[in-house]
Amino acid sequence: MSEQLLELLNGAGVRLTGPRRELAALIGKRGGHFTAADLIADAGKRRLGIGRATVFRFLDLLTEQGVMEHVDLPGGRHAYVPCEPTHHHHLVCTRCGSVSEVEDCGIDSVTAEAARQSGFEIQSHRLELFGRCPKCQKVKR
Amino acid sequence: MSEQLLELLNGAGVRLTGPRRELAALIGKRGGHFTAADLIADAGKRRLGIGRATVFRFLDLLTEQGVMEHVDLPGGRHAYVPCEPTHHHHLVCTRCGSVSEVEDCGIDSVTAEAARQSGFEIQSHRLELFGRCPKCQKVKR
DNA sequence: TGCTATATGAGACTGAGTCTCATATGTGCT
DNA sequence: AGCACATATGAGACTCAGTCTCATATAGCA
Repeated sequence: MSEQLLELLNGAGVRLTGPRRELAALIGKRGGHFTAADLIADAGKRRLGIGRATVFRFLDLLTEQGVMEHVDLPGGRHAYVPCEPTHHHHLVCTRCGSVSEVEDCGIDSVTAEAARQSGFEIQSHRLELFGRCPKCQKVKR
Repeated sequence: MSEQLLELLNGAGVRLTGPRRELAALIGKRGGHFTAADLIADAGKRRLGIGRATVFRFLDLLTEQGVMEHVDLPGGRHAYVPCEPTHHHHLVCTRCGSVSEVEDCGIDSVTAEAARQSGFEIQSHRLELFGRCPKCQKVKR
């Protein structure tokens, strides 16, 4: 994971600096989604001396490259989710917070219908789905 | 608009206080979407002496009643949008910021497909569409 | 009119993210 | 390998949105 990240960044004409390598590794280790505060805490724990600004800059960088997304969880919390740089949507488990990706599956007809109704020219959309992941469905409420 | 708001609140077992009447009037005047800061500034301009906390509490109240929604605009900005308390989605103009509502139009098949792909049990979703409203389409870039 | 649950204002506080600027360091070139 | 310089970094101040606390005020009922 972190190798892929670094490779991608290298290809994008971005410098592979120490802090970026370390952050890529930390993100790789986390696997799932996390908040900026989590990542900053991770870096802090290891006394890597990485500044907040650097963390946010790195997250922005990944977002620009399309391998990171900023998702709003229900309840107003924010999380960063590493993901494939293709068009897709997120499925967020409201119990454990895990995030899955689903491929585009017919939403174009929905946006087309919305455009027809409203007269808008639609440029982009954001769809987030909330529910319970297979694991959490097995847990009794 | 503001009368409807007040009536609704009254029906919900909520006190109709002075600050709430004033805020309802300000929201009615704005018509479209606005940020919390806008509303606080409006109240401040008139020296109504309404505190920040009261504004946020009122917005929460309206959100609970389903007549207000919190939308994330592209670019990370947040806005509050007065709306009908029925299921719908927002269309946000990325140029002028105006917001339209579209009724549910076939997204259930999308969520069903996503559920099938992922095994999630989907409870809710959020769809936001971004583009150019009819007015702004006429303006050359 | 009086009582009491509910709402309010002021301002401190939090969390997330941005900005600035002096310093450090990858990277391409030789 | 060594250099030059564009790019990245760290520290911390700052902003913005929203929350919390608590003493005080008030709507709405009896």
